[in-house]
Amino acid sequence: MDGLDPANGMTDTEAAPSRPTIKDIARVAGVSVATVSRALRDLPNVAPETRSRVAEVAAELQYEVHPQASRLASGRTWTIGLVAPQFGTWFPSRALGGINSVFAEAGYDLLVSMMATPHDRRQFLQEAPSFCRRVDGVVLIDTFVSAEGDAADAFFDRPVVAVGERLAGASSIAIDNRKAARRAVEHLIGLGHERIGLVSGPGLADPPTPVSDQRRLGYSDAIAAAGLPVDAELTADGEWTASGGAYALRRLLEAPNPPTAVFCMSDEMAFGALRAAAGRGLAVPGDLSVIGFDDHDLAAAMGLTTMRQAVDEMGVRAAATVLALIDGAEPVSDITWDVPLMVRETTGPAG
Amino acid sequence: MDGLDPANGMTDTEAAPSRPTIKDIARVAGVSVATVSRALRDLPNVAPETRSRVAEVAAELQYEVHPQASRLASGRTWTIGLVAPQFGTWFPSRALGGINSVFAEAGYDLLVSMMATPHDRRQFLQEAPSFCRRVDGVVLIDTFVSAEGDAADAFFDRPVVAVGERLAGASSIAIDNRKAARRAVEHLIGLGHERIGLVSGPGLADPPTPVSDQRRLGYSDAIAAAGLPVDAELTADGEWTASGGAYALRRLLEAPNPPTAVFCMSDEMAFGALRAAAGRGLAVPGDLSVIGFDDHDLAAAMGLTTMRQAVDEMGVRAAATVLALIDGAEPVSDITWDVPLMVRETTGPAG
DNA sequence: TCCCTGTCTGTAAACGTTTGCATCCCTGGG
DNA sequence: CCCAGGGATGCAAACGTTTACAGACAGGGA
Repeated sequence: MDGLDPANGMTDTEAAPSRPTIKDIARVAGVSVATVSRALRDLPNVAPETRSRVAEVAAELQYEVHPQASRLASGRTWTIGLVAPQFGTWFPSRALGGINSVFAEAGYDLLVSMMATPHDRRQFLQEAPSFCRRVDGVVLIDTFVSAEGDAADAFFDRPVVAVGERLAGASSIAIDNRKAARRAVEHLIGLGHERIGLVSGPGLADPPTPVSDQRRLGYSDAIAAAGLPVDAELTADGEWTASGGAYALRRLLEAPNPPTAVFCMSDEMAFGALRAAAGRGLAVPGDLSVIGFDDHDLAAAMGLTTMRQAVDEMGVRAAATVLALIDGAEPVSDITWDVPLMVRETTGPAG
Repeated sequence: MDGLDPANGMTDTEAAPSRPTIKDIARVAGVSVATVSRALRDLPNVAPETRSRVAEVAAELQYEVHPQASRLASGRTWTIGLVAPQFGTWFPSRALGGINSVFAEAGYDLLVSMMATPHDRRQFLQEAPSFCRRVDGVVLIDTFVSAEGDAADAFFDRPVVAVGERLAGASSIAIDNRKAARRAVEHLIGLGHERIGLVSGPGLADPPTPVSDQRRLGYSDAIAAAGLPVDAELTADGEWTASGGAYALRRLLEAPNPPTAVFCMSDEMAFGALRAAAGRGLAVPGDLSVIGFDDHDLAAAMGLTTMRQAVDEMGVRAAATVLALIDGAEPVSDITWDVPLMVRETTGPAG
């Protein structure tokens, strides 16, 4: 029943039943390997009947192309490299979904690599040339590789697209953090709040977080434009986590004249803040309005008002862009994604 | 300054400045390619001075091995395939971290593949032979490939390790869902609760969810062992999400004789339940105790009592196991991971 | 009839490694 | 002094494709 046996019967050495190659197909179908290769890849200049015979034989022998051989000969790896600090957090793991769907559809494999610490980042960049040999293109998520002082194309010998960050030497898909933060705060101002707190991510960090800086600026923009007083007591830093948010909000509430509303730089921080507020006996939004940033998976279920960062869409766009670049398209200018305000139940009029 | 030029000077065709190969190193170092190959890979039978000279030349020419060529010749891909339904959810994205760290350390690439829908799963399994040719081993997360009726090794031609699920034909790293669920409910019983609700994941689904079934059984075990009455009104299904949990809890609270405590099959469901309880004006744990399952990243910050599933550790173990299998180790029997109870603030004595 | 064009096919040379086998040389024991 | 043994090296054949080039053949226009 094994379609290979009659063909191999010619050789008297009883070889192990290895997987069929195009050579086997060529022999059985009575054509040359070149024709088989062309037929299987739907290249032109193959007679229709030859093409179908080859296809038949290939199916019969259960032929599968040998990826390594094909890649060596053609120089294409059919693989995209995806790099992120880690995938346990919301942004990258969510982006992964959109990115993967596009590449899977296009027949590309997805090679992931993580660089959690600054040390990892340096090491990764050191090995970037080696990494590049394994991929046809690169997608960078929140990597801040430019922190090492060079443009992205100094490290990568391949088309590069960054998502979530602006990167010199690469096309990027990102949001305008400053503008979006400003809109968030304006929402609170529009509700009549005058003492608005900022629950901020870390300001100075390695990797550097321009994201945090930009959102801080957006906050200030809104406060200044509304003519509200600037008050250092209205800002508190914390880690980019729920407990970081809880910690920061508690600090804010200790002030003699605490805020009636807070803008949290991420939904995770907002969740922590919400809990800290409940712990202090504050009603939300009665005593305190809270707005987040991201539209985390849990945000809707928690009723959290937030700025929506459509990360899966951005991932899809990034993937499509890198594919286009591989196919020789001109690098596109940076793309700015829209960040709609999602009004839910944690913000209300100033009491 | 380019170390290649003097060597290439022999040929009069001015070739494009392509990357150096071991041939170039061999020429410059004055040895054969075989020796270069052996020296660079630290194989035995290379004279120390030869080895160091080769290393020097390689560094000077900035040589990088060509992965495709190496893989073709050696038959090893140095790549591990990682398959999960998706990476946007807590379990797989979290596992990815642990898995990646092990493989990165061992010099393996990580190829990820998603199969979100039952249709995807069938398609993936159809292409499994092709997938296998690209990897040396496979890690499966929550894939339930055995839903297609065959053991895992019927699909995969490579060492396979499953994490989070038991799988015929594969080593697996998983928890005892039934026992862990029972312990969760026993915790509530120990606090004096007698009407204990179950916020359950979907019972019948494609992919099938033995996880849900097992946790349901664990719930029943505990109820029965304590001699508490079984009451169909104390169970409600929902999606594996926060809103699913909120929905299920609301259903439970509508009963004439509502529970004083609930076991939620996942932390995400528990978060939703917590919010639904707050919406009904119930104090937690005063009026209602809530216990979850997973120890989600947000659980600690939310003060949620839960059963801890150490998914990153399980990932690490799975990765190590697949590496061992590749190196020829005997398949290990299924490993059961411990699930400690994390008592926090959402459970308390029955009122 | 002849030539030209275009389609189909085959030959063989890459692609850049790894590795089995042969060779050479050197050392030490008999 | 001879020979066995082993370490160091080189030669060349894989590995399984892709692809440049050349040849064969058919059809159509002059």
